[in-house]
Amino acid sequence: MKDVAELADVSVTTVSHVLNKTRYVDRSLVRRVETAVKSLGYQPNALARGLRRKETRMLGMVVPDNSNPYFAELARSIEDACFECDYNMILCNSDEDPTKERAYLSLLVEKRVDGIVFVASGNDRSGVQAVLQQKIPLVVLDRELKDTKCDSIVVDNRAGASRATQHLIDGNHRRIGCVGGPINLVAARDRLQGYQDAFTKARLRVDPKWIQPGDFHIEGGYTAVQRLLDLPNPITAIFAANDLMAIGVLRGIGARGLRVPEDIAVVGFDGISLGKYTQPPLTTMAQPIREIGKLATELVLSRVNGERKEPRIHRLETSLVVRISCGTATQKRAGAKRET
Amino acid sequence: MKDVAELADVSVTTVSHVLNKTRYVDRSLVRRVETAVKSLGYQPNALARGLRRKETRMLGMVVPDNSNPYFAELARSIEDACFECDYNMILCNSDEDPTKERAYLSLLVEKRVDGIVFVASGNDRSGVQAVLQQKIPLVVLDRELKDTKCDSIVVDNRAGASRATQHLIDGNHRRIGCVGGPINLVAARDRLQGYQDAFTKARLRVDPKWIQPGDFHIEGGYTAVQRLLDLPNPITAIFAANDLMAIGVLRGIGARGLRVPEDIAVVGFDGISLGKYTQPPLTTMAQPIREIGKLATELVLSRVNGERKEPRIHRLETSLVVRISCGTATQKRAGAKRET
DNA sequence: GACGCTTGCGCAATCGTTTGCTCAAGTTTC
DNA sequence: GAAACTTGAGCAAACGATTGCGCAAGCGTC
Repeated sequence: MKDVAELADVSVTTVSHVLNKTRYVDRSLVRRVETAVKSLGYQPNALARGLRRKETRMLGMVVPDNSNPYFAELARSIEDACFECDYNMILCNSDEDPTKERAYLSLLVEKRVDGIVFVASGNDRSGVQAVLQQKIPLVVLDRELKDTKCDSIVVDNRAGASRATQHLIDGNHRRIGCVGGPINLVAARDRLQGYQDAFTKARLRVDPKWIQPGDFHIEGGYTAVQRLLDLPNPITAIFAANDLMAIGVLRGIGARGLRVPEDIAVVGFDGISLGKYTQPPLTTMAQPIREIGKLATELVLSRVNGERKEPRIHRLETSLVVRISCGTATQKRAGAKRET
Repeated sequence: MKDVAELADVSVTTVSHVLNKTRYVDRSLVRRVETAVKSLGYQPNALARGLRRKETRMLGMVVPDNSNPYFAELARSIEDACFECDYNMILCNSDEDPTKERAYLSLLVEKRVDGIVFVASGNDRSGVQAVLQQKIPLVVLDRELKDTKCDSIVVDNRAGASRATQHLIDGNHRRIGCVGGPINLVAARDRLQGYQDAFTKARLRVDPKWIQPGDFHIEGGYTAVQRLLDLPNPITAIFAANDLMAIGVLRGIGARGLRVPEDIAVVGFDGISLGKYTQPPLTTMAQPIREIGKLATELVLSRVNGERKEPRIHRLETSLVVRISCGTATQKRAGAKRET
């Protein structure tokens, strides 16, 4: 920048003002500066600027694993929203490891990101507290941290799971298995609860053996479905607490030589885009992934810009996407989208 | 930091040296500094440090779309390698748009990342040139930029595609369709060439109608396979130039009521982890994704640390992963891994 | 006891920007 | 024509770390 100033024969102050259009500068000087910038191939140093301005135009995002399609799509939507606002996104994979989580949060604070989008995996709150203490805006996704003063965005897991299960019941299924998620996650517990709600509402009973624990990964769905298929009085449908496990379920059923939906109906949860092309296409309770990303970014950036609203929990609705795997695609249901 | 120094009653110099262990400091002072750091909740400012040290411990990565499983896994492997070395990764989605590519590269330069891992989508070289001109280490993935002085990592697409096709020929298929990628990508052209090589080597002819253009996305595979299935003299096997299209192919075949591998055999390319759980599991020519990520990071960081070797093209081998979709899983082949 | 070495620490410059303050020149106003 | 504004631009002090250099005290040597 000093070089630019020298070449254009003006002060660095003027160069700065020209670059930022932050005060009036004579046209001829502007031109001189601009040609100097071009000829030197000058690019401003964001570090120095950030140091002075106390902003970095970077957001941190920490997810358990960005190669999980759900988080991949979430990260993508956040990154898009960042790009819109000339922000960059630092991506961190926590592997659901509280130690890594804390390490990353601390690193992000050191890097002085303007805000953080955090998909918490465990129950550890110390890392988040440390961030908030530094007055860095943070929004938690997929999880409500009680007694913690920060925004969070969640979907109505319980209602969604209930409606998904309801859909199977409406399809005349009575013995419906559930492949649940890790019980330490509220999201998983809520979805399990929703599954049970649907039975209660329909005045049906659920056999505890129908409920199989999973891990929110494909493998978990694959192994869990084996146990369900081994049941003496086998189930006729399965609600998987997320799409990844649903994919494992589909594969597990296929490996047994059974067919979906003729032999077993399957419904998932999340609405990852891959579900459109599973074999058969997956009926699922979709989360509004792009909206979540957009809202998260807006929330963080509004606080970056001085917003002082009381933090709150934003609860979004899910929507049923009916495809083939549930076997009721021909049946019309209010509020459910059908896809080809 | 000034506060810490004051509280510990030492100079900022000493605080700095204690924090970085960069010179001997008396034990009692060290303790005073450490307690001061704790009690103030002090976290160093990476901006200031970076400004002075001229390093940010951040790498930039630009990919076409991080929700594409292949890039997701690639990004993941790079991020892992970064974490190992206490680096952070800024993730950018170019959408294969040269304008966005340039915008991101320029932003990364401004942010003064220490290095860049770049998955080029088009042929645009101006952005890369600008980066190299600023002496920022950059490694290009998946693509060799001719006459450009930077490292690149590619797999042997042609040989890989040839072996994949060969595998189908060995399975007694003679009429094998090919769902190719966007012809502006060398990777796509090479794989197409490899497909043809296999025929030449087997002294067979390939009917031009068997070759259908695709887009490296699921949809492209889905629509391309329709055209192949409509052929008057239908094909019995398909080589898809990447796994995503192979998934579309599987679904397209399924939608027709045909079965894989009984009616049509399918082989993909990339080795994304999802392939293990498609219906049926996908035989594929796998890229060593994790090695690519590791090597890319090593290459970049070695140059960050002053390495001055002549840039070169690193060519990695692919490996055939035989699963169910090719219909020859029972057949033993040298050099091919079989999975359960 | 003077000299030189070693040891342990602080001073102050520096990294590359932004920005409050100042100031000269030009323009009104009365 | 002098006082009071206005206008356009530069000076220099931050921002928060790192680091070359220097200094004082302690110690050994002759």
